[in-house]
Amino acid sequence: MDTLETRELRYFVAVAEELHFGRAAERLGMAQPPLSRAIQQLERRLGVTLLERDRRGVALTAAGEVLLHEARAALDAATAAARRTRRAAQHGDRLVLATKAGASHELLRKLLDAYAAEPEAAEVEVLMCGIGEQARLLREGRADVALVHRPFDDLSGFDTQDLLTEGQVAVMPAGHPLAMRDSLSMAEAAGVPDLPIARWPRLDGSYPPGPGPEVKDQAQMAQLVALGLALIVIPASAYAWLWAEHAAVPVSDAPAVTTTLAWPAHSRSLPLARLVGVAARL
Amino acid sequence: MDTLETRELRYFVAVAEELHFGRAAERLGMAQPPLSRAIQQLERRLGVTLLERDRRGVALTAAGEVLLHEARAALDAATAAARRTRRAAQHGDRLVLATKAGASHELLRKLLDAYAAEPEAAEVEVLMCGIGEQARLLREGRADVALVHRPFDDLSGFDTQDLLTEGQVAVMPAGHPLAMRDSLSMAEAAGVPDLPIARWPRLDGSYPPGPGPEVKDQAQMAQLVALGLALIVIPASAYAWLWAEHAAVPVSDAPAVTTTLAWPAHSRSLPLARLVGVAARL
DNA sequence: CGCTGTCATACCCGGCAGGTATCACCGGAT
DNA sequence: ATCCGGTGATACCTGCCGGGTATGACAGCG
Repeated sequence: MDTLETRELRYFVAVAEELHFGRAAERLGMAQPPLSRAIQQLERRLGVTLLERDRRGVALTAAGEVLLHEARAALDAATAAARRTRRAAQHGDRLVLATKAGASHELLRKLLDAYAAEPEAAEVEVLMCGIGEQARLLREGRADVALVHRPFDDLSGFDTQDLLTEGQVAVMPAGHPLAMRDSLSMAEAAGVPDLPIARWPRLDGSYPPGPGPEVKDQAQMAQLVALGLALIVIPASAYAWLWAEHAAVPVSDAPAVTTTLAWPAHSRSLPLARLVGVAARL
Repeated sequence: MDTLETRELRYFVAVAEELHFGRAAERLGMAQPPLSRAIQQLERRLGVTLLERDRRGVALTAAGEVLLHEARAALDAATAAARRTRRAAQHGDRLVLATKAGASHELLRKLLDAYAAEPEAAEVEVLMCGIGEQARLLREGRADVALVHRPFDDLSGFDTQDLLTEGQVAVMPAGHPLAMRDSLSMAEAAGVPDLPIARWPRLDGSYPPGPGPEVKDQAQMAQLVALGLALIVIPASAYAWLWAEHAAVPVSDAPAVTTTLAWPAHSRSLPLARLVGVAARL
């Protein structure tokens, strides 16, 4: 039938996230009454009740929950369309590659060198971003391709090309008794009484429960470990940034980590295809 | 910056597909001048030339090409949002499963039975569709999940769960000399002088080149083979519809075919998760 | 029993989407 | 050469609808 306007979707997402017409209107830079009316119109057009107005606040219905997810995806697609079009016009074939700070230096170096050696290689701009942000950058059209790590990052909706699979190591102060061992189990790593495992933020930004300190980048981690305050379990290649005060011991039963190239599924860019081809031959 | 309106995207896609403002306007049910103006505004907002107006018709620029793809994806997402929301409101937890006519009867039967045996199983509506249409149904929000076949169908952008991998067989008239063989190679199957291989439409609806007749469904195929006019190579499980006049011989080096469950990557429906869980344990 | 905070209603206004008429331009037939 | 048909662009007008302000209805609460 009729396709929803992005304006309607934007309005609905704001209300669904705030669960409050006044605040949502403020966030949208408009007055509350037109927003109320717009949502009513949306509900009439869909023939669906999206919000339960229960004096004192608003709640999403099941259908509203569905629309919230779908609307976010549709809005991402629309903004990505604009961004990718602008980028295509301004920088022609340039590729933007998103990567986590501090991960897989050597692999990325190899990939970029191999790609640069290709005939007709496009410029590649490397975009450093925070942990777990690559997916958002891809979805919003800010990047063309990203270096991600399974099983940590969310790859749904992307095409992928695996590059390298590796085990994980436990990093601890060099002098620690366990540092002599050839390998550890997760249970052993988690059971060290004076060295709790440091905790990374999850995809949504919250931290898993546990006794260890909360960290948000590798510098913090390195510091904590060197000080003898925590132990960490990370992919073996992240080894590169270790200091003299650190020791690394393989953890035999930790899940393997795969470094993967990911890009939007429907992408048709020729330079991207070339980069993926190079990656596949690494 | 500012996010594109679906109206603008709709207009642009119409013009980009027709490469003709007049026809595009007609298709959109409006007059030509406002459409011209809308496209100009879109170009100004993006700061990008999308169309090369070369008296006598219109051509897409490289950036226009990019926007055409992105806009289609965004429009699909928007219409899918509307449809899925309506479905969620009307039929609650019902699942719509899209499948090719005539493929994988038994496997589907097993899957549906196993799912129905689950506690709190939702209703499942099976939607038969033409060859290669499943992806479109999923993208447009008409179906929640689809039974597809790798490597034939386009799975980009979907999450998947493989169900079954099988070889392919050559189907020919029962009396043919080759029908006695235990297995064939592709070269042998293709080289039978009096039995050219029938040709299927590709994803875009065109046919690959070759001497064999063009077919578009299994009934036509069965008929052609029984009449001794063609030979076909199909997944072993499609065997089910063979007539007495047919013989099937495994083709040793044909690519293996995997029957796979596919669904939109960002889907969060509980009944779907259950169905996938059941499928994984099959 | 007002007071406060919520969302909905009533009413008005201005901008912009869309329509009609027309222009500018080019290619080709005569 | 010249007119004609068909292209997209321009000019101008109009009505609708998106948005603003003022206010109402209603519930919880001190």
